[in-house]
Amino acid sequence: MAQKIKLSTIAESLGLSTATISLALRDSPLVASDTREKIKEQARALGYIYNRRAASLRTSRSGIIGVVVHDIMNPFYGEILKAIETELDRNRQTFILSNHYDSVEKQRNFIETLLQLGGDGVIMSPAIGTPIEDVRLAETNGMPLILVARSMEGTALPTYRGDDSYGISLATNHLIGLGHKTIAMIGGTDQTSTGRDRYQGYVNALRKAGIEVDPELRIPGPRSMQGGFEAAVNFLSLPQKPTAAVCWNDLVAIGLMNGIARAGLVVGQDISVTGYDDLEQASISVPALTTVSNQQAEVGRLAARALLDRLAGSHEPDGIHLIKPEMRIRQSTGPHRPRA
Amino acid sequence: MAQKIKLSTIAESLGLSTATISLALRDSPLVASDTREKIKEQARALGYIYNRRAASLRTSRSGIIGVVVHDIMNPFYGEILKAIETELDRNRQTFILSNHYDSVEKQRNFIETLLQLGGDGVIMSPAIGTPIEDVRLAETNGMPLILVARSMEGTALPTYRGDDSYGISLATNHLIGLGHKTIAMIGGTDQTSTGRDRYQGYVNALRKAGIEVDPELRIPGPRSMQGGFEAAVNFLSLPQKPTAAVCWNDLVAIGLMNGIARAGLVVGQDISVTGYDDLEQASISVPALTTVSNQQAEVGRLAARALLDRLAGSHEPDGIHLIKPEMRIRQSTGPHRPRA
DNA sequence: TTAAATTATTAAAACAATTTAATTCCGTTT
DNA sequence: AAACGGAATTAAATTGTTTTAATAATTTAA
Repeated sequence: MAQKIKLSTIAESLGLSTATISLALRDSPLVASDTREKIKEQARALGYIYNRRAASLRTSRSGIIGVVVHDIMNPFYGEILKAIETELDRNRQTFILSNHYDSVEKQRNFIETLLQLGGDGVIMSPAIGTPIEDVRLAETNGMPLILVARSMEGTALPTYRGDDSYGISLATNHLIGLGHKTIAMIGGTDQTSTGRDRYQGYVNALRKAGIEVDPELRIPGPRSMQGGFEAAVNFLSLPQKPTAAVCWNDLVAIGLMNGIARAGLVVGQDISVTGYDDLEQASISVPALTTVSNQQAEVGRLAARALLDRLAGSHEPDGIHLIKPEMRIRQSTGPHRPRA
Repeated sequence: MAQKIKLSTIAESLGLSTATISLALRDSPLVASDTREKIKEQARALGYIYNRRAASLRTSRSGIIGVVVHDIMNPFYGEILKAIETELDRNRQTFILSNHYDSVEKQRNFIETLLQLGGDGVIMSPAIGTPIEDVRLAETNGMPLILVARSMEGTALPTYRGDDSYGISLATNHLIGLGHKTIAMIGGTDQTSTGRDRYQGYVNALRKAGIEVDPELRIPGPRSMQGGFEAAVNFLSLPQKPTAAVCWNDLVAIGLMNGIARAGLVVGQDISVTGYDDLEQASISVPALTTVSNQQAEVGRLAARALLDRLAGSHEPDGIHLIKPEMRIRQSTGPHRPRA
């Protein structure tokens, strides 16, 4: 491997100084345009590669943005990430991605690594139990932070997420409108802000319709397809014989539908099921899933925009920005029929 | 925000030199152990953050490893990535992730960015049509490269992937063994090495069983659930009336099963379907999917190991390492029954 | 007590860019 | 011919760490 090409290599080969080369490559008006072209041409010819770490050592801007979420394999986050990726790409920022799997420690490691690399900012969906110090760590070191999909109590950080309470109440109202009275809520946790909001939306909708809330109809569990699948047994054997289920998300709903189908019941007739998120898969499941679009693309886009704006100096007010979800009615829900 | 804490800040506060501080924090035996402890304590107290770009400017090691695949939202890659993540984490490497969506340009941008950041190595699943120059770009700049999941003709790069030809022949043989004679192959492309290998495995198995290969039974298409779902219409209206389908992967298979179910036929009885990959979802689909485990976790782990070994100086021989897939028989396949 | 050996610390030179203030080189103007 | 002004270029300082060779301090051996 030939020796590294750096500014000084180009400078020597053209009989100029490194200052000129640097200025020229950065399109500074200080250098004459024909010199600039000559320099750019030579840089190309020699296969020059810009050394970002040297540059950022001087400028203290790295062009790196960190993104950390619970699990990138979860399509809900996947869709948010895709939107973030698009927005950051467009502004030629490099992004470093990580899962925290709700481990506060893994999340802190990530923040530390990012600080070491001189990251310009972070977008995160905070792990359950994230201590304020970890957020401060980023802030006191000059790394702005935006929250996405989940919020954190006790901070005024800019946050972008769906209006979960409203969204779940949409789904619950839809079922109530179809005549269902015994409606379970399947999957998820009550340990996150999202969890509490979703449960609240469910409770509110029932109360408003004059239906008593039965805590036994709340079956928490993993937010995965597997989780929904396994919840089916419990769900079907509840003494209250629910005729409908509001699921934490589409994955749980699809898992639950599969579990119900395995038990020989027909979703959309015997049992109504709603999802949440409106993943791509929701429209092609069997039966097609009635769900709530959480506007992932919009949430991700806004979060990325907010960070970019902040880096550019403009300071939109902090606080929680709720994106309004929308109902998507398909075949997994139908009019109430009493269970045998 | 207080001014930045750097080595010299600590040095001054303790009346030592930056050399000693650096050595101590790096656990060098050159510095006395009580001094070392004092220094570490002070670093902690002051909230010192190690500046990796300054360090790597000097050492030319960044601890950054790039990983680029077609689409991280595809669970097949997701499972590979998870294995890579685990292995790299364990060796405290930071990894930068990107999709290329089979855009050669996006992939090259990624390689360039990584070079600019001083990346130590790349693991990639090359985009369709990747030119050798792009690979050379990495190599001539001293950034070793490992291929995963897909190979590239005309290079001797270390490659880790499943034995696709063998894997598909397993699935095809399974169907032949159940008495099926008209077997379609659904989804995917013939433009990648993987694609050609998989088709070859299918052809080989049929030939060996003395079944004529009918090119009309090959329905290429997107490698997604949506793709499988949409292929169902074509599949069901083929004049040859196939009774079984070998699918490109589990996503296509699940999509196809959903499409077939929508048409009122029963998968596992009227039509047999096999998948490929053995994703988590395969075991909980309805019916549970007969598929071939592509050993994603193993593939990812080996690829990461190979890169780490290379970075550590040991040089395992180049070339393609094929990981043997395994059959997983479930309910989506059953004995042949002629179609009405 | 001194020389030699060992241990602990540090000076200073990299690493590759950016950037400000200074300098050089022109052509104009007086 | 000298003075001036503007444009193009550059010298040199700066960024924060690593590392080698040198120095200082301490212990051991003679």
